[in-house]
Amino acid sequence: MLMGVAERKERHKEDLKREILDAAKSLFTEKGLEATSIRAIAEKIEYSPATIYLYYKDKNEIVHALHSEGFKLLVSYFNVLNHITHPFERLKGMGRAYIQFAVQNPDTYMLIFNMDEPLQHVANCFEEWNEGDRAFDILLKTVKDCQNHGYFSGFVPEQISFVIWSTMHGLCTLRTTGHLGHVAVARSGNQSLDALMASTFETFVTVLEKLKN
Amino acid sequence: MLMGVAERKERHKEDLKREILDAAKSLFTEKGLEATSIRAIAEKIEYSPATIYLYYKDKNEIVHALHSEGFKLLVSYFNVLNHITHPFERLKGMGRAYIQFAVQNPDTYMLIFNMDEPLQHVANCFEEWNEGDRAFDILLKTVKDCQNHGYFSGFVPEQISFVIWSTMHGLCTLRTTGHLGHVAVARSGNQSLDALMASTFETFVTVLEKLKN
DNA sequence: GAAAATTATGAACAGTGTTTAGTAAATCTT
DNA sequence: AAGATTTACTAAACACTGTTCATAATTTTC
Repeated sequence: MLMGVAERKERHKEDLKREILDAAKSLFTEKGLEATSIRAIAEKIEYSPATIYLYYKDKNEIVHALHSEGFKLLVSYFNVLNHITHPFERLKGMGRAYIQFAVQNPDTYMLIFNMDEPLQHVANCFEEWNEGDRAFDILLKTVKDCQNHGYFSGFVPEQISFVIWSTMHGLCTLRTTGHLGHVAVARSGNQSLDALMASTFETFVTVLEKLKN
Repeated sequence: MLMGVAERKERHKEDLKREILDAAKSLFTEKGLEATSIRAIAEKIEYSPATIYLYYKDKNEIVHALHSEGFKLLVSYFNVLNHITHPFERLKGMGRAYIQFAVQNPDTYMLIFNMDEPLQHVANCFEEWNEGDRAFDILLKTVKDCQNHGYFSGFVPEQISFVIWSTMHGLCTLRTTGHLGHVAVARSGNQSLDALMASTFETFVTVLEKLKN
């Protein structure tokens, strides 16, 4: 077999994997994870359902691939903050980026953080949530930088990091599930959900700022 | 038909609804929500699958019923705190109770707060999350009481409440999904997950206490 | 007892993820 | 170019799922 042919076929194989993933992602975000079938994905890319199993072992493996891509997307939201030198400003930027990611990609957010199906999958192959590990390391490092600038004095950086992560994750999850909207409707006037999230976040930032000196 | 007979049959009907619910709950917590079938529930109570549909319209209605019971259980965790007169102590107690509920009933916790299937169901019949509304009202009232004792001065009570809710919910969700455990393993020595949650919570309480006077 | 009303079910429908045996096509060898 | 071989694909089936409906069994009423 010629070398160029092998490459072309390999490329075609990668293309089809992409097509499957794109179709799956589109259907997942449209109809939800459980509600989209392999048959629907197959129909969208105009192949037989069985063909999909030549490129992905499982439906789980497809979900897993999307999970992986979602994480890379989240990291890309953080990467625009590298130029911010002041650590607390960078921390604030991370919070805003995290919220923005969750608001703009609610399905991906739930897929990454709150779906239990891929979790068992992730529990088996550890490599995956090392990405989550690295993300936490970035947060932890930023918190320590903040401490060098007088913030969070007297606190254990790991614990402050856990509190921050919890608050951001809770806020984003409550928004994505709709609970925040439900409870907020009557209580916070007629400001939009996004405005409510923003003001809640700003309040949290104010709380954190009180820990300075 | 005799009156006593009608009552007996009515009681039997209620009994069977309970049996179905208990079997469903047991299977859900054991195998997960999506992985337990109507047929499995039917087999567990030794009835035909079709019989279940005489007592519950849907699988969704069963989930919904469990959702409702889960909320009542959460409220029962809060009810033991009524005797605490100091509002901030009561607030701390609520946090601890919330954590305890999530740790002791992880499936119910995810069912109530982070499952998207019953959410659409809930979105249609509004009565349900009024329970969530009332829970938030209790939190809001407690926060206001705290403000009357010098806590959270200068803050909007609704926003402080949202921050508190987010933090607690985020912490419990991260724990239940396993993310907290995964990230914590390497980072926080060999203290148990429960200890880690407790210390994170205490750190959060310390942060809130800094907002006093 | 017979008639009426209730309660339970077997069988079927349309859907799911997944596997396998077999076909069609592209490639390599001669 | 022709035949052999590897590759790419698919139709059909399997064992499931939630759900419905005609039918059967049981219980209540008369």
